[in-house]
Amino acid sequence: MWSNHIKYHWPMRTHQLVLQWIENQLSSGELALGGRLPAERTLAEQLQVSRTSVREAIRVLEAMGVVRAGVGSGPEAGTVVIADPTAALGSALRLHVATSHLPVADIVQTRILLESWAVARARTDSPALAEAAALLEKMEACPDTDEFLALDVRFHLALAEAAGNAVVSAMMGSLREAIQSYAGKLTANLPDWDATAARLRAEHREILAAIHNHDGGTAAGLVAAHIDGYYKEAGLDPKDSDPTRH
Amino acid sequence: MWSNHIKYHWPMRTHQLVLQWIENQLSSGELALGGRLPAERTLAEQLQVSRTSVREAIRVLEAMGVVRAGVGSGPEAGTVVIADPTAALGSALRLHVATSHLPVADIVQTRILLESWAVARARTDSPALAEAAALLEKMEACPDTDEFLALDVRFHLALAEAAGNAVVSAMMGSLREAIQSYAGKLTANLPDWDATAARLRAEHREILAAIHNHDGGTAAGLVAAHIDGYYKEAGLDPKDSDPTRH
DNA sequence: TAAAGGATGTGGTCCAACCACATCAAGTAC
DNA sequence: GTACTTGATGTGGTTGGACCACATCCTTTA
Repeated sequence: MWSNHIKYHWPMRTHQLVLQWIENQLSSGELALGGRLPAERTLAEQLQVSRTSVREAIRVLEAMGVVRAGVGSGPEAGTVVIADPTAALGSALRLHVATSHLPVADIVQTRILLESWAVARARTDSPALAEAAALLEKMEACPDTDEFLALDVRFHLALAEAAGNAVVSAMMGSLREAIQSYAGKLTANLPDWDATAARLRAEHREILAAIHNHDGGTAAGLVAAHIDGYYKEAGLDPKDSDPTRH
Repeated sequence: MWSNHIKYHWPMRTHQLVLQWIENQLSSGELALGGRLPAERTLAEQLQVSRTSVREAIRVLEAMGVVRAGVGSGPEAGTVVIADPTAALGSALRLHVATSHLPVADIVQTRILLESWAVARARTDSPALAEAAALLEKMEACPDTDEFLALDVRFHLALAEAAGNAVVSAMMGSLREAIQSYAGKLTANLPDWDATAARLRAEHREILAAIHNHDGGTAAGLVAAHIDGYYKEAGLDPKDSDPTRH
């Protein structure tokens, strides 16, 4: 149900009714990935609400990574269903970090626990692992910091994907995205980027080797230390990040 | 950065500029939890945009669990900053489940891994654990299924809180919320609710006992089996849910 | 002094107008 | 018949105005 965060009053607001209608269309399969919603004006007429309310609902769905809007006519026009949970989760987390409600240290700790779990589960026959290896090659040859970091993001996401859980992959991406601006500041803090980059590369190789050796325990430990070490070196003291302590 | 999901065109849309402004206010501390945004009309004037664009931005922030809106005047009026990441994450996940992009089985598996991690980390001196115990008492005396399930939600959330990671707690809540409608159907599938409830209660007691005995490993195993068993009994075959396999 | 009415400021909803865009169809010229 | 130009069409994007309901506060009246 759509939370309107209104105290005392219970009735659904108009844009929420629209959201509800659209969600029902998705749940029932009437609307699917790649499919197109009715035009705003048409939908407003159908649902007997104003176009403004329809637009408000669509703004929400855009932020949730469920639709994208396109002007003009033709295949790119109108409101089309997409699948981008990472953007949605990332925006939500980022905003709650901005309000200081969710601590950055908790974001990092969560990322470590999820990624450790994922590498322990990575399937050696997954295409994502082949991609990870290719990305590692690119990183070896990469002198540019920003490009290196972009490849690093993709490397880690590929590792998450190899575990075959789409929710964990989406969350992994969102956690990293939520503290992207912090990451930039942290990189600037690093005393010796070249030494760090060399270390990161070596650690990536070790993680990948452990996965290929079917040694999930070692892979998990390595990835935890890898992430932990990066943030520590950059000056952020993450919470106790050993994912296997129990 | 706010994704507009528009292909080819790069400029920020007006409501996104408003979102950016508000996010900056939050990041800088000018706006904090419990604080009030300028009135819509005022903000529209300040930012030199139309009130409609301001409202669109606020709709997004509401869905992200960052603000709530109130009519009238007085302390409850206007747009106030709140902290409800669970609602935001839950809505996002729910929509992506609705599009079939995120499989329910992955949601359940993720919940198991997070909750196992949390109970292994639960601090025995956390007030949340005392609350969990109190909730358990209430569940013992509870004959009503819906009320039992509501208490069950709170019990599990209390366990998550005892680990002291706000991100994990928010995710835990959102994962459960995302498949709430499934849960209702699953409960209806159960062959013998009374037997199931009795089993759940017993398992809750064992989990709590393991936590108090500082036996995180056992607690994690128990909670995984507990959640796994529930969904299996109800007819959903979750993915391999052993959180400690590596 | 207490109650009623009006003012004020807030968000909620609707409407109309206009814009930019991306195609498609019809008309014209070669 | 083909290629180019122009206008039409349907799409989302933005603005501004009108009116409503609500929640208080202030002023007037009894």
